[in-house]
Amino acid sequence: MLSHNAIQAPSTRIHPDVPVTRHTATQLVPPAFAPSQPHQVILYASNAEIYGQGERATALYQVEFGAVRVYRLLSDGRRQISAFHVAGEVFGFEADGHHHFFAEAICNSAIRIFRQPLGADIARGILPIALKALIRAQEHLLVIGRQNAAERVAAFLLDQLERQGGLPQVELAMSRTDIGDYLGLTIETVSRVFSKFREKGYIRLQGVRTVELIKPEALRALCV
Amino acid sequence: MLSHNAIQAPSTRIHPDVPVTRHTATQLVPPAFAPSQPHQVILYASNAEIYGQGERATALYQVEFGAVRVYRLLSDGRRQISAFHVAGEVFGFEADGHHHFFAEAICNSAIRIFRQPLGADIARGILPIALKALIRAQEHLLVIGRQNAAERVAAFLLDQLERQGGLPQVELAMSRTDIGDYLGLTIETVSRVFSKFREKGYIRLQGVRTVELIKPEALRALCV
DNA sequence: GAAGAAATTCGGTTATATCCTAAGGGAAAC
DNA sequence: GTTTCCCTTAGGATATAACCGAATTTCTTC
Repeated sequence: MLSHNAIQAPSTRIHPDVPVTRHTATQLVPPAFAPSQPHQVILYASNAEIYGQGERATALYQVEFGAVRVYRLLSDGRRQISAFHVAGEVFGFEADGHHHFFAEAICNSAIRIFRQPLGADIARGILPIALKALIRAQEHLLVIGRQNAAERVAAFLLDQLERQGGLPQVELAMSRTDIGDYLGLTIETVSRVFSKFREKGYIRLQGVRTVELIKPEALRALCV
Repeated sequence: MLSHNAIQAPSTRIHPDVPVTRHTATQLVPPAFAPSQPHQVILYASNAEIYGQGERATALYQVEFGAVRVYRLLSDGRRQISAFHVAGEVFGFEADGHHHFFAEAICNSAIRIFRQPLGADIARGILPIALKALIRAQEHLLVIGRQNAAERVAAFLLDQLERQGGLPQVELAMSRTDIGDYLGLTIETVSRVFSKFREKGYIRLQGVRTVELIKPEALRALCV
């Protein structure tokens, strides 16, 4: 009964059991470039579900463009986003053939889906990606387990900066609610920290979704 | 400046650069059962460091007996334990050849060390283990990101119960400080929740490290 | 461009967990 | 058996972020 931004349920879910119609999306690209490795790119509308907790996990996913949130829910609607994924990143790993999380498109997104079973050579290629995801998750544990609100938001902004190649102009694909649910904070707290950083001259806000990091070193000093 | 249980540094570290002498341990078992796959079992004393953040990662580790904590530190000493490992479990995965975390023996422990490079077949065997670790970490994010103190401790106790095969008598290898740093709480809060669970009849404490889960279903109802 | 809806920001109050201090208990050392 | 030290428990004050309500801004839709 602590933290919130309560959310009823995966909202845009339509047909949980039928992958083909599970999304409000249209096919974009011919399904396969090689017969032996059938994979297709599917468009997902904003907030469309890509997969849901409990479903059988039969594929891997790669973001072509757009952004994805992977999250888990408590029964009362509390949500924890464990990761965001942007263009190029692979997600959807599962250990036992079932999804333990939900995945949704944050904005209109194209997702490439790999359905072939994992041979040894493919496993070798996937392992480093999975290990990187593991390290990211464990580092995120430090952020939400031991850092205060300002430190968490600073870490988040720096992470976004890094992912967008270092240009100080950072485009946020996600809402304040998403950021809060990623950082284990409420939207009010996230908003307050943004305002505080603005007042201190660390960032400049051009619209709600565009953040210019003026003093990244100040943010970096915060969360070391 | 929020949460604590501050710890200066990996305390028992002796020779950071010399793996063989890095621990206060003695060799236990002949180094290899197969010449092509040299691996050895090393004894670590309680609180001895197994590896440290920044060191080159050249091996995988498996707990023979005892228990291990894997953690990360902030510069002011705040610590987040990302995982505990008990007999049979494998840890020490790294993505880029360097350790991003510290690993220490919680109690006197024996660790089997695998040094051979990862071939495709081995990668395939390791992948499911890494994926399981990834899911654990992401599920733990939900616990410390969105659950309150009582829910966190309940989740921890149930996790320990499951790991020890379901016998209601749970032996805790770790101190209250370790539990706090795993759950993102202070030791006072952990202790208070233990007391509250005892008063409610959920658990019985036989000594500090032995917890009998009398009503696991009550704990389960707490953290769903 | 106007109206409506949604998302974000702001202000004030409250609750939870930290912080600080101190007492109690067990294990190890003498 | 006694002492010492460390871990744990306990109590009370404080602070941080949640909670609640509302104003403002932004985005959609017409």
